[in-house]
Amino acid sequence: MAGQEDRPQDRLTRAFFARPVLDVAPELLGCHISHAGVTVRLTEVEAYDGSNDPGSHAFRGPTPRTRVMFGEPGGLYVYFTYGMHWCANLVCGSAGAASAVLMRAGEVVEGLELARTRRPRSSDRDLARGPARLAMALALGRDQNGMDTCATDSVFVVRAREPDRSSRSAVARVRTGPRGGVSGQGGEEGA
DNA sequence: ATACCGATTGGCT
DNA sequence: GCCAATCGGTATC
Repeated sequence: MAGQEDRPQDRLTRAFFARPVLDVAPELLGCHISHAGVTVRLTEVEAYDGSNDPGSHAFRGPTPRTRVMFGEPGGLYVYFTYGMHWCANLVCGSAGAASAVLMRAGEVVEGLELARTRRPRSSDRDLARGPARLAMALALGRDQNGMDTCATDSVFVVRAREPDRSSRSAVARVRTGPRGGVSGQGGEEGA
């Protein structure tokens, strides 16, 4: 099999992200994202379908804040909310689609001590449990908005291990739901 | 220029 | 379970 020979590990490429967000999101479960000395294994993600999704920041068209979402897939969209929290998304679909996957939760698999430093009052279990917590553990904030996870060594996502066919692995339990009502919060994909 | 509100979290009842 | 914290973005006047 002639595969790529020199992949850092199994880093997700732009082509991976450049597909419909509803296809990409489930595949992100179990993947590892690394930044600033900490690696997190994604256990819960949520897809936002750009201009088609009333719940998306991109629903009403591009703005200064959402410009990254309208950019290249593989980009990192980090936004500030509630006056104190940062949350991070991976941009998906073709450029201009403005779809993205919010990283809702994960487990720290590397850089535990560093992560503890960043979230001193948290139990190990909750270090990256929640979108703002995950961003904090990974030190993702204003300065990381717009970074290209496919092109820089600072931030990158590594493919999940081949799912175990025999036993139910983390990737097996995927809850998918199209967003029901405009006000509802459906559209979750988690493990 | 001003007003409303949010893709949340942590602490308290 | 409920609620305050805290401020940038977006819409509106």
